[in-house]
Amino acid sequence: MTNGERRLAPSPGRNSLRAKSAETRDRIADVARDLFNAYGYTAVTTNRIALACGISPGNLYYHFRNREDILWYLFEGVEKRVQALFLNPEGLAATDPMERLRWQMAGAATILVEFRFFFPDQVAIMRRDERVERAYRHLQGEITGAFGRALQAMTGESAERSANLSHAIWVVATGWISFLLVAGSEVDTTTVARMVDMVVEMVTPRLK
Amino acid sequence: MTNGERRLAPSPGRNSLRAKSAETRDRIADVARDLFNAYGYTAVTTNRIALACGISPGNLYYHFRNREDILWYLFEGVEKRVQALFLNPEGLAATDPMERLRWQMAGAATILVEFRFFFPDQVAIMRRDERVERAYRHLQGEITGAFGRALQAMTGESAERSANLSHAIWVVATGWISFLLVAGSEVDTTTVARMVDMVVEMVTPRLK
DNA sequence: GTCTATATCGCGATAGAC
DNA sequence: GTCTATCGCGATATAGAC
Repeated sequence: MTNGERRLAPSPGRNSLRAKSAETRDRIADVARDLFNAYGYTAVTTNRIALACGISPGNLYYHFRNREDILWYLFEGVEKRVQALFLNPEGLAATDPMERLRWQMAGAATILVEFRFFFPDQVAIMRRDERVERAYRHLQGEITGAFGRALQAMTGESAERSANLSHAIWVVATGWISFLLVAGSEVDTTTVARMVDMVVEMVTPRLK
Repeated sequence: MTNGERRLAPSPGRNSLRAKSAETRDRIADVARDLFNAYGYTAVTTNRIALACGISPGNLYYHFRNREDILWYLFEGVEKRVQALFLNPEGLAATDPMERLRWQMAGAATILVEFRFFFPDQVAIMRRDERVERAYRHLQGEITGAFGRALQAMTGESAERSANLSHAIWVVATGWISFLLVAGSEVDTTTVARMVDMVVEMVTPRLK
């Protein structure tokens, strides 16, 4: 969870009484994430984050070079969690395929809620930050690829059809937040969980 | 296509030699749409639109009150086309259900390409403009509702499952552009057409 | 109907005191 | 590590001449 080795100023040393810098840095990231979730990434300025943190804008810029750096810090955490969920065949191979699918989508739903700001703005975010663009593009390809092969094993369909299904499921999962926001629904664990059923119903009739 | 009764200044009269105002207004809207498609709605400023039109920023504000008004003008056109595609049972009832589905999704693909700026930014756009928020929310509910009933007739499944499928297809269609942009693919008629196959493959195994 | 000029605003980011 | 003060920029929008 703490990928705090990405600091700009020299570390005060791990044996100092309180690693206060890391605390402030993490608090900024947490508050920023909450604001992003509430108002959308593009609408939240560094000034607003600083205000909500109870610190000055100048201080925020001591801890992060800019807003993109805050996002990158958050993104790295998401990336690891998504990969752990979908790129870990040995730890999950034993369980029933549909059980595994359900478990994976439920895990994805949790991440979706926690970082719900990201997905409705994914394209706008990508356009502003090359690091995120590369990393997210890679992640999307990596996950849909692995997921497509798993689906092919489950359905026995062609690689092309399995890829189509994998892509459709990825789009449903990442687009579900937008649908809820457009519909005016709450975005919480209950409403996001509907996505899990939708995906299960997409796969079930195609099992071999 | 021309819903040009939305003017701010008094009309020069329809019997004037050239309705030059409407021409400029439509040219602004066309150029704006192209820029939105190329760079994303939020990234395109009124200054840039004016520059690309070869007119002054002040002149742009003579024809449209602000950028949201340009969007609204474009949105109304999309709305009508989507409704014609999905809320016209009598004109299409005779054809085979799967033929109709394919025809509808192909039509949707055309609209998607033509207004491809809208869907990746739908949430951000909605948050900035109440008119679009209300209209798009209504449109989403209207189309997914009608489409869900059509699917229920085709599959014989429960209303709940049909609604899930309808919502999933809506999310796939509206989210497909984002997927392509994240993947780094071109967004054109060929790549967007893949979405039609994906949707057909979602429905086919569930026909009664 | 179109232009030029400009007012206003707020954001991102930095400098330098403490 | 945190603050205050501020610069520079660019965007929206308006005023008034032509």
